[in-house]
Amino acid sequence: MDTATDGCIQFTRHAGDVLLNFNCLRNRNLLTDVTMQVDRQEFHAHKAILVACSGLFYSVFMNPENADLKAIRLDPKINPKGFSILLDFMYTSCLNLKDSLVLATLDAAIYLQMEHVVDACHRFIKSRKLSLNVPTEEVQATSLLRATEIPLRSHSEESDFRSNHLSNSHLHQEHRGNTTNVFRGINTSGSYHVYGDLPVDGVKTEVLHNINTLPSEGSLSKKQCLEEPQMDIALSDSTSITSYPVTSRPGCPTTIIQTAEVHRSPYRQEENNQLPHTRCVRASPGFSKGVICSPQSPLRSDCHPNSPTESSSSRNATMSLKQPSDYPKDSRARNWKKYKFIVMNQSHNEDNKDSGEARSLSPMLSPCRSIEASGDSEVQSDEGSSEQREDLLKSQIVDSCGSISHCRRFSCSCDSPQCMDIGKLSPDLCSRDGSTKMHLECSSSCDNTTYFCKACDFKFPDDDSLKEHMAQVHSDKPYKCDCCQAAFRYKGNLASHKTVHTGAKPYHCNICGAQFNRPANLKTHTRIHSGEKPYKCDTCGSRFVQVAHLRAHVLIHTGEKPYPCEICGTHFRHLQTLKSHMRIHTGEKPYHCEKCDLHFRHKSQLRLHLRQKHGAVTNTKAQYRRTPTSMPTGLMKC
DNA sequence: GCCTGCCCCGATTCCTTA
DNA sequence: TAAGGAATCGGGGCAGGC
Repeated sequence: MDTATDGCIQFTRHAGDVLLNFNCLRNRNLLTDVTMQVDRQEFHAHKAILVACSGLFYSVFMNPENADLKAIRLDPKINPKGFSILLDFMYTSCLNLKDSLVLATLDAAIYLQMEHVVDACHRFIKSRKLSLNVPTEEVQATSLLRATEIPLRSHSEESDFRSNHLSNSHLHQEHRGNTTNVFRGINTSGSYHVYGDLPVDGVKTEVLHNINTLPSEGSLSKKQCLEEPQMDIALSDSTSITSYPVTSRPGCPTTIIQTAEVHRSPYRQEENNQLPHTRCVRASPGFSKGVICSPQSPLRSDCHPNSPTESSSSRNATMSLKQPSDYPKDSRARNWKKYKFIVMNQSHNEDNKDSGEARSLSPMLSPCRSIEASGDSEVQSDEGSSEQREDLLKSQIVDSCGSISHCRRFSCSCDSPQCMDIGKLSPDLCSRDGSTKMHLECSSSCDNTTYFCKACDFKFPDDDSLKEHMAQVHSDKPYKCDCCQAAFRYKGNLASHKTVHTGAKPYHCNICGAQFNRPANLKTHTRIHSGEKPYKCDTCGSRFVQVAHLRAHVLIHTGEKPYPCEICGTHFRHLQTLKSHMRIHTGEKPYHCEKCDLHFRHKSQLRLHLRQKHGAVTNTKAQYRRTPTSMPTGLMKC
């Protein structure tokens, strides 16, 4: 967490995690809702991400007429590799620029109206001392000149243009050079960067912007307007085609002109059509672009996202694509990995084999399949260690352990190639049913009608018999209490357990006389007297006797409140706070003053009441210990 | 014996309401 | 503004897992 102001808690990791999640979904072609063809390559993506990152896609997909658009073809002049870099950037926040592809990337970025990427490409080019054919200042001057010459088009005119585009070809000419859609919806704090007409080596500058749908049969038909700076959009049913003027691209006979209102989508301009058309054109020193700003430029409003902006650190960082393995590996990250594994993991085999199957299969509904497939899947390659994998596996089992059948498959240690790998991890994972170390049914390669103990090879007719055998002969918890039959895996736990049924507390504090049933607890206790606080908060320097206290403390800095109230949705940082809060919903007031027959929901309330009304000195726990009942019928002592 | 999670306590602060 | 309610957070102890 970076800030916590006025109750707004910002989780800095959240956005990254969400994006990472989206990228995983994209890589597995899950929930992608649009297919883009660039040249001969197809890319799957989520419209939401595209809209959030690209002004061009914003213009396309925010059009209600394109609500069902599922496949589009981009300008074939766009380099697929450059587009791929941009698509990766959308999903990773990392722009992987290469000398050999930077121009292609720049071209694609301009085409997609990703201004900050264009900016980054320019800096990259400058840093690598790559030269452009035309001095940028010259380009800028040309752009600015055009900008001042191009009249503004009202929203209604644009609407008319769009609606009549197909039938009124002259409007194409009218729009020639008018890039009213350029950077629409992209705003960077009220200023606009104009990347005008930079002839790029290796990129043909002929204006040809096509976005066509992919015909359902898979063969691509292309609609082209060779002269007009426009893109064509054909809906998938090929019955409705809408065209838009598009952004200027290298070589386009147009440049960019923007006013205050063009921050917005053309489909929202009616909300803001009273906004005065103010325009300020000025040169941007030291860079090959013009800056057109509007003093009344609204902030990015409505639902339109900000154009992805580099972080300050990224500007100084090496431009390299950050891999998932680079993400933090702290405990919280491990939790995230568990989630990611459970929810999203599917083997790349599935990806490779049949994407349709991957779509149809829900990982959550097929935990066994997910786990089995994980042997060579993302978790292993991406997350790496077997420890992490085991953690994930454990969490999977814990989550699904309500059904033993889930656990059986994970516990299977047969030689089947499908489950052999998992079988190595299975022991001890499922102690609830005592079925670990059993050779149980697994997927198709095993005989799921036979139950036999792998430890002694005894066969049993059913699962219950096998479990009974395991409990009696091969129990994972061989240490049993003579009094209550409680079983423990470790001898020490049994010993501790016995001290609790006997009540024996043989370990005494030499200072205060406190008694404990374990030396470890006594050791922790002695820190109170010694003042030893070995656990330090790295953020504020506070020190704690117990690490658990430190963990609870750091939540203050991270802003995390992991305990939500399922009734009202309020989140709390501490479980105890949630429990106290729940009394509001249950009506429970367990703290009772017998003298005045008042009930209190919180102990501190009773304590304060006792002090103020009865003059009680309540400095011992026994005086106001909570009643065991949950309803306000407690027997609190005043 | 250590680690860890959980439970609970108690002082304090913050918020709401009359 | 005072009173009451609610939330915060440091702290101590217990007990299972390893």
